[in-house]
Amino acid sequence: MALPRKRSSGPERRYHHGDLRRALVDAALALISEGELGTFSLREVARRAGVTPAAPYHHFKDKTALLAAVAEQGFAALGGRLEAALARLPPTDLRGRFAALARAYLEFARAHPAHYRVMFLPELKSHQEYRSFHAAADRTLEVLAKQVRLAMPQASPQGVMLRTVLIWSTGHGLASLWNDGVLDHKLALGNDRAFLDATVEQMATFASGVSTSAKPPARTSRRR
Amino acid sequence: MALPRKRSSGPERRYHHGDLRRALVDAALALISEGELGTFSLREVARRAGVTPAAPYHHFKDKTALLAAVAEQGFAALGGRLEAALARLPPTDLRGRFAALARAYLEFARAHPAHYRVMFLPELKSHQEYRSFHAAADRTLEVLAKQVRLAMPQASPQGVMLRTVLIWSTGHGLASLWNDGVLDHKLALGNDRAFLDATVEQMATFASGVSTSAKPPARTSRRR
DNA sequence: GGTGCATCTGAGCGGTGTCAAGTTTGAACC
DNA sequence: GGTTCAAACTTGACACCGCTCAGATGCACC
Repeated sequence: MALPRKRSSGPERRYHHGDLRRALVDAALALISEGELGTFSLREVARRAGVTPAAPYHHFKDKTALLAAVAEQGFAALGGRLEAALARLPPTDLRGRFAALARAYLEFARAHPAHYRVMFLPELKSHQEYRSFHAAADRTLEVLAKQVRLAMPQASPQGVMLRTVLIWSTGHGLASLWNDGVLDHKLALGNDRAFLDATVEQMATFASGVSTSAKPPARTSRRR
Repeated sequence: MALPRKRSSGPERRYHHGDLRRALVDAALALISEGELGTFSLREVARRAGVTPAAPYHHFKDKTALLAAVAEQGFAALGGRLEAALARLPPTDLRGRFAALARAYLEFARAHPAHYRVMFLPELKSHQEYRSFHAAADRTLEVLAKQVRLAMPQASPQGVMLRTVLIWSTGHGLASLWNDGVLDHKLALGNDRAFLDATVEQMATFASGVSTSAKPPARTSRRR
């Protein structure tokens, strides 16, 4: 190399990076958030971190391991959004709380489609490795589970779990279909907002319990 | 190569393959069904079809285009399963019909996880290309939409569409989470069957309409 | 029998994930 | 302060990938 070390200013560009691990995750996050998953490559991440393609392997076993870290961060962020959405609502308003959760969840997924997708990569299946990733996912799901528990006070743990998974499925399915463009030609252009409102409404009704809701069920048919 | 043309028996291995397009789709399907999506490569598909890596490009613009064909076939197959599941049930038993749809859908997704995943690849977003793929997907969704229409006779088209998408989301989300192993450690080992039964039950209740179902809502808590 | 044209091959470009071996570095110990 | 050593990073390479393009091939039609 002509210029052996570009140490123009500050402590950057040492041989030992300092905190390459964090830098890699950050670069990966940035790269993912600006394109789709297809354009994501370990080499490009290394390039952005100003480092050789082989360097990441001292911090991550794998490309997948790096993605697991990114996914973990995603679940942490999502969990934060969900908690924040609940914080503004009285504990008694269960229906409102479910609506807020649904809205926050969908908005997150819509705002960060590629990041959201990474959070559900099938490569992260293995529960042995990626423990902390799975822990983060569980923590996030627990935010929802807690509300479900409140809504079904006399249900068994299995009942709560089942209900929680189903609600989550609805949100996840909706987010996925939406992000994957499957719904694009089913929504009139520009009324994404209306669609979000309507789905949040329905999800809240579903989630807050069949019994608690006294609203007329034919509501959707009268919606414009 | 030592042996220039292995023409041992039958009309196989001509220079002009005959129906390479179909052979490629079949090989891709086989390759996908035996591994995960990560191991899928166009070159391997070509190898299995007994053809040079460049050959597929005369039949498919792209690797994505081949996957679109595979995905289209997946939606066709799924649609067939759904129709078959309905055929055995009287038109009046709406709840039973939704249950049958849910069961057939989930069983298909569970039986062919990789193929199912291909059907929702984000690369297939573009509605311009891959028209016939999107048409197949729409046809399959229509099987569900028809039932929803019957269940909500006085609802507007938007209302029906919204409800349809929500039900579909629940099924798709559940299938995805399940296939991606996110639920693995939430289900006691071996009771997949029970979980399937319970979710099908709940989905049918949700889908068949808030009003039609007279079952006690606390049912899940008494299950075990 | 000759010819046109879709089909397939061969060779190759740039990019990727991953690894083994060597080099640089900070820190811990005497 | 000098030595030692393990961790952090680089170099160089391998095998594979998607994709392109010039040319060989052989079916269908005249």
